[in-house]
Amino acid sequence: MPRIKTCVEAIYEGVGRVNSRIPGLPVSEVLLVRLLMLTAGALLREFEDKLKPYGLNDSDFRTLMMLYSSEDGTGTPGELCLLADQKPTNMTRIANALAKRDLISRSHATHDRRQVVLRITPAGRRFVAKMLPPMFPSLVESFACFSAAERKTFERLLKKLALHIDPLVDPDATS
Amino acid sequence: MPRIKTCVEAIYEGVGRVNSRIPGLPVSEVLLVRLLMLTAGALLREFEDKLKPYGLNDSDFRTLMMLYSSEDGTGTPGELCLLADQKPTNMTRIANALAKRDLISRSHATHDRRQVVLRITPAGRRFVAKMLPPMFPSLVESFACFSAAERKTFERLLKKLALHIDPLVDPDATS
DNA sequence: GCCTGATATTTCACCAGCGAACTATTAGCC
DNA sequence: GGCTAATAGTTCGCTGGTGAAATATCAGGC
Repeated sequence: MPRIKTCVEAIYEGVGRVNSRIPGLPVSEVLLVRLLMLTAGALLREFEDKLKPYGLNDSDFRTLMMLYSSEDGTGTPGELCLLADQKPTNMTRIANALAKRDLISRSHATHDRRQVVLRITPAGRRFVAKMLPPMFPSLVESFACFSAAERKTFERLLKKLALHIDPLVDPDATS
Repeated sequence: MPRIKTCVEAIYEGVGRVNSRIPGLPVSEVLLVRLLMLTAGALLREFEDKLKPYGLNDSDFRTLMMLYSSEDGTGTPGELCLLADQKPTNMTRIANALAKRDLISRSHATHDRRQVVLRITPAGRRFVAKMLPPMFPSLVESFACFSAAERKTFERLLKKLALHIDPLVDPDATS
């Protein structure tokens, strides 16, 4: 009994009926935004199921990966908030969780003692190197329905959309 | 200082560096899934900002809209869970919240007394008719970067992806 | 009619994430 | 040097969402 298919059908039918009652509904946009959120939510759940055995959620994982992939393996909470799309409050919790498992270390910056420097530990690097490869197959499978061309197109459109809504979300932005 | 742009760049750079350390990384898939989640998250935040003045979050809103757009304005919690992609636990909370504001009513089904029937009230219909149109412009603006053709393509690919991952998310599904 | 198992919903205890307020430090200005 | 404003992190209290257990009802075999 497929969950997502039911939702997709409900979205299309619902939008159709709403449109007949409230003219002016931007049908195309509603469909896009609902499909986008539904799909992203499903992929997130699937991914976090895979992460669960390692005791991580997606935010923790993203933060760890940002440190793993940074030039020198370090970053301040503020930087990581920008890179991993997090709020400072949550970054504190994430850093606590990762530090408690010795995947990262905490220290103070010398030039600005307000800043905290998070650094991925050797154990953290080993952890990433070990847990990452097993996640590849299901990720590949998720997008197996796309041809190479479709993948490229989808990526291009997603990127375009992401950059377009950027200033809309944060109104006082000066690109 | 754009948030999303920074994230997009971080994703591309991060994936590049991770790939040079852990060969075999499915680069294309990682980019797609990260862009998808990032974009959906941004759109969700933007949308919930618009909903906040009405005292709703997206889950409440989706549930209310499913009742609004249903044939007879009714539905059971179980049905709504399927249609609105929610867990039963949360649907109880949503129904409580909507019922407290008299946007929906609760009653028992006669043929199966286990079931609860939720029904959108006249006040609920008026509420939807009033709060929906003001949300159209920003939704249209969000997708204004797409041509009609791009919109169609994006919708087609999203739908294809959503239906493809459906059985993957829920393994014991029998389409 | 009664027992067994399945189904619909709710309750409970918990986790993740958020805004607002707080602390510590820095930078600018006189 | 000392006052003010800005910045980096953290703490706190709250909301939204979840899994597991509890409750109530139904369906089937006997």
